Parts: sequence; C-alpha cells; structure tokens
Amino acid sequence: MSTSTPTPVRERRRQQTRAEILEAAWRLAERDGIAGLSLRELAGEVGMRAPSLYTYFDSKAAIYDAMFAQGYRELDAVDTDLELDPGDAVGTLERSLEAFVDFCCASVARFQLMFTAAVPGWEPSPEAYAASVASYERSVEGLARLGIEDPRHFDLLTGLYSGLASQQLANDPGGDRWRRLSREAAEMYVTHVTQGRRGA
Amino acid sequence: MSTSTPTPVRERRRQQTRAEILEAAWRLAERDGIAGLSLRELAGEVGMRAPSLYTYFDSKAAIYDAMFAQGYRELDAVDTDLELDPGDAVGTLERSLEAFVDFCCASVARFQLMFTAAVPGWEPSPEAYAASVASYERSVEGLARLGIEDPRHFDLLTGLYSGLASQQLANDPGGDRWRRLSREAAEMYVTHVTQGRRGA
DNA sequence: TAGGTAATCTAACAGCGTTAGCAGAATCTT
DNA sequence: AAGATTCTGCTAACGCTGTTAGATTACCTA
Repeated sequence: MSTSTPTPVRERRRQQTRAEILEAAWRLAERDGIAGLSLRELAGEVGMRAPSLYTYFDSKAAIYDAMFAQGYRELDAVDTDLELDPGDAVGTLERSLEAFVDFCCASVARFQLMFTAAVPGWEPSPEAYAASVASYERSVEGLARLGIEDPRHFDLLTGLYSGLASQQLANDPGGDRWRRLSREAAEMYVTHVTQGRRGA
Repeated sequence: MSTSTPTPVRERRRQQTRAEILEAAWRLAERDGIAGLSLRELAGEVGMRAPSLYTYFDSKAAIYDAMFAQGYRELDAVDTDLELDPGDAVGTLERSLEAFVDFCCASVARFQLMFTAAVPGWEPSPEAYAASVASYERSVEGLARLGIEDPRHFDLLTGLYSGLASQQLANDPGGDRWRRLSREAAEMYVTHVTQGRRGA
C-alpha cells in the first residue's frame, strides 16, 4: 500500500543521529554562544553537509526547540534530586538556590536558550513552551509544600533565583560571588515571608 | 599641507548624521531585537546604502558600542534624578528599584544590549565597558550613603535589581507583576541588612 | 573658481539558513 | 534473490548578512 509503517528499526537510527546532532550542537553553542550556532559547522561535526540536517530537523528553530526541551528535562532532574524538607525552609531554599545557580553556570548556552531571548528570531514552540510551564508549576507545588503560597511571595522568590543566577553568570562567570549568597538570601526571604504571620 | 584640521563645520554634520543613524538603530532594534539589526535596512532608514554607514562607524560592533555608551548615559541620568534620602532607606530603595525596572522595560533592546549577551559575537569595547564600570561605582557610592557598605549586601541588592527587572521583562512585558514588588523587596532587604547591627 | 577632501555609490566576497532536484544506498515486498 | 520503495545524503542555488575595494559625486575651503 501507500502509507506503510514508519519502519521501526529505521526510527532507532534516526533518533540516535538526532541525539548525535544535538550533542554536537550543545558543544558548538557552548563555544560560540547559542545564537552563534552554524548549521554548516554543525553538519560538519557529525560528518554531513548542512542540507542533510533537514532530514532530522525541520529547521534551525526545531533544533533550538529540541535543545530547549532537553534543558527543561535536565532542570526537572535537578529539582527531583533536591530533597524537600518542610521543617527547614531556609536550608531547603538555600540548597535550591545553589542548585539553580549551579545549573545555570554549568552551561551558558543552555541558560541563554532557556531564560533569555538570546536567539534573534526564535521563540519556543507551543509544545516546548508547555514543557517549561509544566516545570514551573512543579516548582510552585514544591514551594507550596514549604508554606509559600502567596503569589506575590512566589514572584519575589523567582526574582531572587533569576537575580542570583544572572548576576553570577554576567559578572563572575566561573566564580561564586553570588552563589555563595544563597544562604543569606534564603534567610532574608524566609524571615520576610514568615514575619507577622505565625502559624496559619 | 597634508593632514589639515578635521574641518570644524564638517564635524558638526558628521556628528548629526551619527546621531540620526543611532536613532534609527534604536527604532529598528526595538522592532527586531538588538541582534536582529540589519545594516542594509538601517542604511535605508537614513537614506543610504549599507557601505556608506562605514563612513560614520568602523563596523556594526562600533554601532553597538555607541548604543551601549548611550544606554549607560541614560541610566546615569535616571540615577541622578533619583533623590537619595538617607533617613528613608526603604523608600529610597523602593523608588530606585521601580526606576530601574522602568528603565529596563522602557527599551527591551537597550536592556538586551546593556545587561545580556544577546549579540552573538559582540562585547563592549574597553572604553564602553569603562563607562559601565563608572556607572556601577556611582551606584556603590549612592548605596554607601544609605549605610550599605558590606560588599555581600551590595551584591545581594544587585541580584534583586537584576532579578526583578529580568523577570518583569521575560514573563510580564508591559505589566507590573514584578515591578510592584519593589516596596516589599526593599523592606525585606533593609530589614535584613540592618538586623543585629544597630547604630554603627 | 580650482583643489582637495569627504561622502556615497556599485560590485563583489564569504558566510548564513533554506529549498529543489538528483544519486545512491538501505530496506521492505514479492 | 530480484524488484520496488523509501530514506539519506549530495550539489547547486536563492536571498539574506557584514564587510571591503575602487570609482564617482558632492561639497567645503582657500
């Protein structure tokens, strides 16, 4: 007939090649910045010419999309590893802040892709964006278990996360000038959100 | 003689055309993102062809440099307008935070250029960078007059500035979801830095 | 008005993402 | 095993990018 199955064994090779391309893409993006990624060079890195990449990805934007989704999967892994102790909100937030700064510093390209509009024309597709929203909502849930439920307080905290990470990356890459403020920031924040309102 | 004066009246026209180019550059950068700026379109906007721009700027990077310096001059103007009241640290910081978020939101392109690495290959020249450092140090001085001198506390505050502004721009452009937290953030911060240490 | 400089142009180069059309290889079907 | 099909990679090309070289025009100065 005409439209047969998508060939089950072919699909394996295809996915493996896709993964190989993404791996090379991260390497090059780390070297040249996320927006500096060149399809011709990326293709050469996996032994191809540029047009052949279009067999595996519809466009450069689709490559960014796959990387974006990969980034949020990795962030979810970090969040999952983090042990949440409702009895020690400060300690939990401290570790969470440190983990987030570490996550951002571990890959500048990933940070640029996930949290800044560093790629001129690109923005995540609806599906990729949905993954980021899901990750965000999981954080909301975690914070709620620490007793933080006021939306304003939650926004204030995301500001702290974002602020420490972006300052660390922009003004002390490779160092810990802002990362080491995690404890102090957590204390300041928890003191603030619990002040006046004891118990419930 | 060979190398005569740079012609005093010619220089006026030249500077005016430079300003005209920069003005158009901001307009286009606002529309397409700072990295999406096209020299051919920029030239067309001022009635030229692309190569003619090289009479006024050595390269596209030089245009970014001029815009970068302009941005810091505008930021300095904001800081200068801000009245510093040592008797009301919270109020002063609140207004300062609001002003900074407003400054960032007033021009996404300017924010991208000044505070993010949104332009692939470009980074400010030593002269342009020096202007940003000078602006930074003026802020340190202002903060010191509010009694904030501990470098750690200062870094924590820059994190708050950066965090509120970047979250506002990324997740609620045009709104005030993070901007309106300025008061609360200032209270939280001042409470923290003054706790335990009264007087001197 | 003549001379010289400054400003602008066209043509071109190497790079970019992307598309069209074609060759070859790998697979599935008979 | 042979034929039909699909899949993967290629080359050539288009229109875009920043940039340079060289020629030409416009303008200020003397």
